[in-house]
Amino acid sequence: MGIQVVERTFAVLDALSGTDDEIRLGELAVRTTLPKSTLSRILATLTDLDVVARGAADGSYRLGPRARLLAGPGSFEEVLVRAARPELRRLVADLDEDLGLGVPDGHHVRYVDQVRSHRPVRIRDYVGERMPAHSTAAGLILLADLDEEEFAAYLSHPLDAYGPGTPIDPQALGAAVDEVRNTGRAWTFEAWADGINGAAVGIRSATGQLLAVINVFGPSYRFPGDRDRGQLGARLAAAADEITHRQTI
Amino acid sequence: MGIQVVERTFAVLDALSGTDDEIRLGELAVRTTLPKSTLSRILATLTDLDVVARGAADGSYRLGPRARLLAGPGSFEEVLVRAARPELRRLVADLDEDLGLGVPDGHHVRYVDQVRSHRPVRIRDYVGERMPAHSTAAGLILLADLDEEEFAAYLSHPLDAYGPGTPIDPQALGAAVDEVRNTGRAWTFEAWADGINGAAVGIRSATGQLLAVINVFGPSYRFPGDRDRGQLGARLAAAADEITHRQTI
DNA sequence: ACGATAGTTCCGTATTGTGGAACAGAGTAC
DNA sequence: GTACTCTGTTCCACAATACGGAACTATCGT
Repeated sequence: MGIQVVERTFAVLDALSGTDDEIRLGELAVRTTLPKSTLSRILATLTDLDVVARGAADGSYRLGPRARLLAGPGSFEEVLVRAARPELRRLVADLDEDLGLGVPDGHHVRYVDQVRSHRPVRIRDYVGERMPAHSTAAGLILLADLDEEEFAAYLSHPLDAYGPGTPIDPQALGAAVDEVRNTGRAWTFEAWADGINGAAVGIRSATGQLLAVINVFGPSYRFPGDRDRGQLGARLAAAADEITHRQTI
Repeated sequence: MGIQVVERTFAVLDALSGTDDEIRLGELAVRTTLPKSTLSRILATLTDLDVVARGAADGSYRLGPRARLLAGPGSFEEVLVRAARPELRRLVADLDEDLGLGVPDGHHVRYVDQVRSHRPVRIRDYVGERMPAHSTAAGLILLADLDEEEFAAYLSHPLDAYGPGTPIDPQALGAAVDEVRNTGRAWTFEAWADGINGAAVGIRSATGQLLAVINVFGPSYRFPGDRDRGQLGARLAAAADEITHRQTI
């Protein structure tokens, strides 16, 4: 496809990102499936370039200062929020319900923006908070994006209940995730809290990578209410596509 | 030296960073001194990986979402750096020594900004790096903020030496931390490296939570030199208070 | 229609990156 | 003290990947 060693380099950087922990070379070899000699050579080059830094322990690595410099003006989330906001506002105007913008954060979903409807009965502000993936609609989208091994790792942790509708049975969660994989949409009914339902779709890059999630929430007595779920899902997907389009052109 | 095409790849990414503008291939060829066919191939791979994105005009490129994902979520830090920078610059102008802005990062302190004095003899760039708390002045501020249990947990790890003055004896470290608790200031003498001394104070939110640390460092032969430590500490504390005030948390 | 310029693709070549083997160092068990 | 295991690093013969100039395509100005 492209330049092999450049693809490998970013696979290594991916393995190092998403955590501030130091990762040992052997663990990186497992995560990237590269021979240790190959990995050692790539890491040596990246260390010389300050993209990667040696950790405190021998043979351990982490992202270096130059990786951060690549982020440029504004964090990823600020750029995402700026790109998504206009479309999220239109969506709120259409649906007249609150919605949040979530990003993956380990086994959690973290909300980086929230757009409010004009309704007097609202969902409180969740920006900055992280919820376990199985407890929100946005989180189900993230879980559906995991491969089998990653999903099994998620299931190895206890599935705590957060609301009466939280899927705490691994098989129930697996079924819910399968449905998300099939339909591209996630629905929750009092999974996070009493009286709150949710719907979500993923926002992807032009090459299909999951970047963020649109999550609509509302009180159970009116959301989704008698709305046509197919139409609602299609509207969310259209908004997500529009955000994808805006980001990569 | 390292892997040629990896070095070239980061030269390309450097040429694209620092701006939201789209840059044409010909201009990138000039900036990187690479042949256009080589450049085109590297850019094609980076575009496939979402590290780079095609611009609106043919043949123009800009950093893509994945470059930003490498930087990780850092919006708190960027807000902090923006808020602190003017006051840190004034402080550097007053003291004529380099200083860093550190944040807690597990049992480490991570430097998120560095402001340079005009001195020809300087301390190297530590932005993005994490040091064990007991090895820097900023870290002693963090340790002083821990409760007894947390501090005992820190002591359960080996206290490695990083410089001739690193407190590696648990009792010596405990005494140093007690002094920080009493005075609100931390002083180190060659704790991190040969020939480097440090002084630090914490930046707190309006409710008293420790957010970050101002850490001045300088070569031992001139810092703190014959400065009055009481006055120096008071100046650092005043700067920290000013930053707290500006944040209006 | 023609020329200039920019960006893309092609393809023969050789230089570069590969990865298994060998090595060095550290930690552990006896 | 010795032997063994494990981890990370270095070496080096070799294969194949990346190279870059040439050729090509598209666009624009005259």
